[in-house]
Amino acid sequence: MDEKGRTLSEDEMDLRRGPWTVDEDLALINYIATHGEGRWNTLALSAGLKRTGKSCRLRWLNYLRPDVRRGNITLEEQLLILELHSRWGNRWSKIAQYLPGRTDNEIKNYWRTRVQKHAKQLKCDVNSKQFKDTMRYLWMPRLVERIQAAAAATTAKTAAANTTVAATATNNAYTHGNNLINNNNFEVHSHDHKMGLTPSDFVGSHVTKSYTPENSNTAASSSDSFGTQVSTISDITDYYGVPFSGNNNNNCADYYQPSQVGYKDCITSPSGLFPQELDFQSLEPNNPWNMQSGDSSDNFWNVENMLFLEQQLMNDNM
DNA sequence: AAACAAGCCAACCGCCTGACA
DNA sequence: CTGTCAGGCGGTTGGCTTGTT
Repeated sequence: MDEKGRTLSEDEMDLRRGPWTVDEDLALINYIATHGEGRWNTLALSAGLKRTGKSCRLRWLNYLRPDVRRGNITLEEQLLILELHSRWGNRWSKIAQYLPGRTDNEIKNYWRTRVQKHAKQLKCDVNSKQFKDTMRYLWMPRLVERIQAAAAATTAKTAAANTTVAATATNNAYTHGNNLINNNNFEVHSHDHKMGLTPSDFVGSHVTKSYTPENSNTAASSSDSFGTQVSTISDITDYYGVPFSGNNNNNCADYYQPSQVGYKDCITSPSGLFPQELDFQSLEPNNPWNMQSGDSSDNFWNVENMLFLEQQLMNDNM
């Protein structure tokens, strides 16, 4: 009996909570590789996991799925998040559809930890017109500038030394967003079809290459389904392709620890440009609006694609 | 070196919706 | 029509990591 007098089933009493262990992850991965996703409560039982179906679903979608991209949010992704959020607000899952491999949870965390922080530092509400204007007329143009600069640098570099296979794959997958249709790995709402732009337009395909820090921003070609490509995994490193250090308290959080490059480094604010009474430089001693150290080497979309997206979104509103 | 604060993110919670009996 | 269930969503929190004093 619980405190409310309900009779708990044995399963309810045994349910585990908190961080997932390696063994649990392996059980979930292997079960889904064999039987596929869906029917999460049944799946949890059948896989021998003492977790709720919800918990299994969340773990799979946000962490274990082979196409989950981890690591830094790129400048292009930041720009896209700002743009889409300005349109749709906190529709995280909808926004996530346009960021291949990113989860709604990750985008939500990015928004809350980075964007809202800046709103706070500017002493305005994140939903205020003032802050939205800051984003649209200051932050986003700066991001575009940075993206252009990075793209130019990349082009020069590429011309000098032939691109690697990975770079080629990335370009093929992402730089022709409006033309590229491969296996659709996303649910697409009718609303999205209306504007002639679907999430799959920006997605190479199922990304099945194991995640490593080195390939974190490259898409890999893949087979059609998870089930056909994964045999039973007994070692988590087989799945992630990186050593598992196992020295973490929660025993699962460091399959891969993304580098902690601060996103604050990717945001800039030239003093004197903002028309309102906002003194960016005085707000932050270390001037986190300075983008100089931002890492933008991994361009998922070039500027033309971004402008295309902008155009499509404008059409959507007409 | 220790204590504290802030940043960050995985995981949980409650609510909502749609499918189905 | 109603109840149940599964799945999805956005908000919130707990705890680990990192930075600062």
